[in-house]
Amino acid sequence: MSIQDTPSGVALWRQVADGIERAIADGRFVAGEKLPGEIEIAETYRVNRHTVRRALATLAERGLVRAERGSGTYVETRRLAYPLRSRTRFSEIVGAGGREPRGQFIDSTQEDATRELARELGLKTGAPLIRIEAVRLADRAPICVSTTWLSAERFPDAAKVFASVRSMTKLLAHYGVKDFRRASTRITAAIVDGTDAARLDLALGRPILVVDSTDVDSDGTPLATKRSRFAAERVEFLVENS
Amino acid sequence: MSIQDTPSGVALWRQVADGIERAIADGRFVAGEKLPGEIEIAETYRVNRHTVRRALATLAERGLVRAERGSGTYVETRRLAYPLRSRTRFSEIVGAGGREPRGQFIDSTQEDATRELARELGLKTGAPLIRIEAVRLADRAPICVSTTWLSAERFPDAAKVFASVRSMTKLLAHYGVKDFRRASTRITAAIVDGTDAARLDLALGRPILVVDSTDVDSDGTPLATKRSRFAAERVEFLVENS
DNA sequence: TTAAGTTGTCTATGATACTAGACAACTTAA
DNA sequence: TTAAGTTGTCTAGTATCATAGACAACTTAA
Repeated sequence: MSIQDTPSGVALWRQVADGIERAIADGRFVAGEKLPGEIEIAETYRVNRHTVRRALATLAERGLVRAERGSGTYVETRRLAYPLRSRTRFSEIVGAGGREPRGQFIDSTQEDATRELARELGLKTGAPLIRIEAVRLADRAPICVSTTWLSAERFPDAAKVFASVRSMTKLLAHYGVKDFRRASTRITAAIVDGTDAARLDLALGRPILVVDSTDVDSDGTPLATKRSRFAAERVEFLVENS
Repeated sequence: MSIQDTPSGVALWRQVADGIERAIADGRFVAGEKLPGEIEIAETYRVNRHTVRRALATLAERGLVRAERGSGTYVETRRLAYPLRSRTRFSEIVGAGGREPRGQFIDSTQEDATRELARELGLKTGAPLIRIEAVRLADRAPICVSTTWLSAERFPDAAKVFASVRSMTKLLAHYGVKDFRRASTRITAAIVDGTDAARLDLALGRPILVVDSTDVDSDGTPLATKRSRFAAERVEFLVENS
């Protein structure tokens, strides 16, 4: 016993957990920031590393921090407020919260349009489509993974372009689309599958928000349709009642 | 674990101790009042009796409660304010604090006056004296043990009278003394000896306030002289600066 | 004097907390 | 590719926490 030699009746790991939580609440650690390593924390509290791990485990369980193996433990961001408007951009929403938006390209394939996809995009069934898988993050926290379909004829090499700009807004701008808006949005919920769980750094069995949406240009011409899966515990959708 | 099944990091004995301390602070137990028995406390907190004892031990160490073997555990009174005036009566001081004054006769002997005692009482050295040992309490808490010497000639059978009235004021009244006042007061401090420790229910090594005083009647004639030993942790003397 | 009720002390057992060390698995930057 | 630094997992030993039961020592009231 190092902090107090007279037994206080409060477990060491609890004192450490409270200390870290207080540090976060006081802003000594900003959301998304990396905490000191477990060894360093153990030294500052003069306590065993396992005791620190116990403390961090409880904080992680409560969603205050998130451990990434090999990298570090990060202050979990509060739930991202995601307003559902016709002209919202992911980067703007994240930036408005004082966090840094990031995009990660996963992979892309070419495939033929099903009847549903064709209807959404105003194409004929069987038309060639480019399918792009991507993850979007706020700071270090994965927010959503999305599958986007675009017309392969109108946006040739779209996959290559996206891989470099990692932003749908920039991709469209690359093809001369100066403005676009959300035409339709459908929201459901589901349980994450194994693939998305890995991409979202989410535990199996956790809920996700599934959003099907289509973007159109100023003339109303469909540009892209996509299905996004949001980690429900990291985001909350705001519906504007105007 | 009964209070919480998810480990809270706070020991059960600590939770019980906090609960009891809060009950005292909220006035659910008044100073001097007897707490429920250890078994009953254990049942209300759904905890083992030994756990309750651990909790009570810490409270006792801090002076909030006091255990009396065979009797019970009592809420320790705050320090008794003891104004040092020429006309103070123990019963009045204690009663002013909303507590019940008590007196316990211990024993008495007859002995000859030493030079010091004779001088204090205005008698000749070797004059017969009655020596009375008594304890005075506020509610259940022993406040002081005192040794009183009176002239055996002026107060015959004083011991027997005191044993029945258990009050110096009433004893003097029994002999026709309607009024008296404090003539002199000397205060020192010491460490309690074994005999007084037992009488004051005080741990060995604890400090006591030693007060030598002499009472005189309205004519200035010495009536009694005594040496009182106060449990320092239960009393504080107030000196009036008038 | 007796009986009931109280606190004090002892032994014993299992669960939890804490420390210690080692190594695996992974990430990051050089 | 390598090396350093990170989190994850395992074993092991010691101390504290909590429970359980029994009995002693003492007080109080009948």
